Amino acid sequence: MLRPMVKVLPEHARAHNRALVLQHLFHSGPTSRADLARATELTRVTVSDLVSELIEEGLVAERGVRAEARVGKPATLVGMCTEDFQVVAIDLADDASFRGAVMSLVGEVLVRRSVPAEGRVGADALELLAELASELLAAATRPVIGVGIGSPGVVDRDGVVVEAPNRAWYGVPLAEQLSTRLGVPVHVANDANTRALGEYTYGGASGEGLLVLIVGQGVGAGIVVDGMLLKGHRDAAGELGHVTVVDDHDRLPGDAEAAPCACGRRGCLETVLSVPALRRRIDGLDPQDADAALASVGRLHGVTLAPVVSALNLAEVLLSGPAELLDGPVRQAALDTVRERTMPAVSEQLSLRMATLGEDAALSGAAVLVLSGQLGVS
Amino acid sequence: MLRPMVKVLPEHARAHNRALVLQHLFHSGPTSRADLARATELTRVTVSDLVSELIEEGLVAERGVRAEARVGKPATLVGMCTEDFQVVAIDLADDASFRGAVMSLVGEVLVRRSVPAEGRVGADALELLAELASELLAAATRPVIGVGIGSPGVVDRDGVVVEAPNRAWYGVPLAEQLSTRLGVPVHVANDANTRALGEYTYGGASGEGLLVLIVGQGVGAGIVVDGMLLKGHRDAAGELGHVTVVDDHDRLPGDAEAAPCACGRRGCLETVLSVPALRRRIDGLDPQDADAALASVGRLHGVTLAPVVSALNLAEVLLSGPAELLDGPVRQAALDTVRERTMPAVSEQLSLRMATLGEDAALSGAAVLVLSGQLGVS
DNA sequence: GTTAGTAAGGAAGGTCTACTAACAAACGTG
DNA sequence: CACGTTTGTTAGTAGACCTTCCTTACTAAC
Repeated sequence: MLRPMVKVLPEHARAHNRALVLQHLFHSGPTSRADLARATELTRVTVSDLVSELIEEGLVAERGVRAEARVGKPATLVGMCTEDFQVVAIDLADDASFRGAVMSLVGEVLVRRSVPAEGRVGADALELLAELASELLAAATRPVIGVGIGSPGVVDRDGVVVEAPNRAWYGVPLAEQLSTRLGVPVHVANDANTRALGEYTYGGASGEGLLVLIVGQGVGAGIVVDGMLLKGHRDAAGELGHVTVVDDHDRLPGDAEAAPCACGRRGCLETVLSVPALRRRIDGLDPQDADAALASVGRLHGVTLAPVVSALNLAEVLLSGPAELLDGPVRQAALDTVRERTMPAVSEQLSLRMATLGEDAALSGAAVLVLSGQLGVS
Repeated sequence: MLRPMVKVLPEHARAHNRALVLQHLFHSGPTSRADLARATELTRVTVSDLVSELIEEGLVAERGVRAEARVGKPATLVGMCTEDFQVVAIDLADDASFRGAVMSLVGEVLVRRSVPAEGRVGADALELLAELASELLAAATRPVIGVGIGSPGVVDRDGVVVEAPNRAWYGVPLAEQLSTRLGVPVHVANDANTRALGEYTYGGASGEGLLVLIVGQGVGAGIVVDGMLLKGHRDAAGELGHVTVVDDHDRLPGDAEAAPCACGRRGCLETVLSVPALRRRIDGLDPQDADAALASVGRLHGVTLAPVVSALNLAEVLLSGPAELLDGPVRQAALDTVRERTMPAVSEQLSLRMATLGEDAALSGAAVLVLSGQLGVS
């Protein structure tokens, strides 16, 4: 709707239908051609044609006949060759080190590698990244479909890092440069968006209104609405970390004033909800006081979340970060606060829970980036 | 991306390209086939084919040769027949009356009709609506492409009014029923979304991150991000009116406690920012005090807006409602507050201004609903 | 006035896509 | 064992866009 800016050719339609078939195989496992036809609403003939194309490319293979005895000719199952290809995923969210992995198409980590960043920035950091990627490519035991990278900062649709202050990258065409150098497709996205993708695909989140809040050194979010990852006007959607949540009358118990933030202002969400801020706040407190302190942070978070949940009519909010800090008073207070501050029609259907993927969410997400970009699967 | 759930056929591609041509003609006026080909990146042959199809349907006509003298064969311009068709638009936002109009395809009101609602609800209200629509259809002087309706409440993709308490409509398939009865296509959407569409198409809003806040009896919003109108999990996106903005320490000057809201809770945005609430607040105050009171409401609004603007990376926020109430301290305070409470990268590019379409925004939007639904133009 | 170059629009033919129709193979069921 | 059912394939058709070539009609330059 609204802006069909580019032409569509029949071959695009075919690519779409091809992705549709692959998508079904990816999520539902081996399926007969006839069942695929029913699922996609294409004809058996068309599905057969698409499948044989996929088989020729080696992405799909026949998996023998279906075991269950039914009336009619037994169906030959076809399934995606998830074992025959691998993906390289890299997570740049951590300031201290670059983490990467060779992953299977079903999201398992096969080889893990990480290198200390040692404060390298600019071209230097890019060199380190390229080396890590090369190493991982070499470590792969199967053909690699592509490299997926979750980077902090603002990343545009073409994989250009518009700005990532931590690495001093400004307008770096990361995807293009690495792709040329490595000889495989490279996909780059914001790390929060990447994690949201991961939760969506491997974490079982519904996707019809999903916000994944990443709590780490800072705070960020990835948002999936109407089945689409939101990018925003300047590709900066989800930047919730620097919304002011603490002001003169909303100070937290024990704080004399709103804490200064790395962004130069005061009272940002990041100053209370980031992992360092949370740890600092409960440091040395007895359990009861710690819980109260965490709950007060949760309330602030809920206040910020309420307008967003209402505006987007979200179904799920996931917290991704250390469970010992988040999955308790913080989460409960946030949920209670959102429920208090939004209309029942919105809040009743809202689920606010911990993300199901743990540490490796970012890697999974980076892998999904590749699957989505190269195969149209997610 | 992410969820290509349905198959795409070559004929869908053609429909898309057809809409592309029409879209260009709608926005840029008469154009030569060759220029259309360059704009759409289709070949001249294909464009010629599409244009001749459109000409046969009477939607497009040749408009003589281009005036300017250039090298080569002079171009024959083709233009959309905006004069030969009309649209019926109806606005149900007002509790007291149903307002409707016959409109041209360029958004001019040609005939205006309104009927008192007289508190009619349920099937009774539907009957009144059908009569109004029939009357307007009869009043049209050209063939009517369709009927567009902006209704309060939650409306789903198929034009079913899921719930509209004011009219006691619950699960009413408005579009389907009226379409059968009137014999023309009917499109229904939430009134706030409709207005957002209107501002987007006729108001010159950019569409890459647009929120239109409707301030009337209540408060609602329509949101366009990444060139798409947000629907939300349960088609309730934009319901900002019932987010709590007033709490214990955020009371407005002069108020003893947060005001009760029609939704049963207290301190909703609607209790301070709706037209009645604003009027009540400044009633009897001298200008200076009134400005201060309005500014304090604007601040509350800004606090609510800041997380939404950040999360969605919005480019434009439009206020639609009485300018004498909104276009002053309210708007200024809201903008200042959003700027204070969001990171510069987000707020610097934000424009918060009054909507350009006035009273008739809802009607224009309803017309766009039809153009968009029937012709793929918006 | 004539010739060359340029641009618009149309006609013919080719390729690609998905569909319908018809069929052979392989299996339960009565 | 004949029959109906389901699967997957083959052959033919309709639609959609493309490339190529042609005519028409104009400007620019000699």
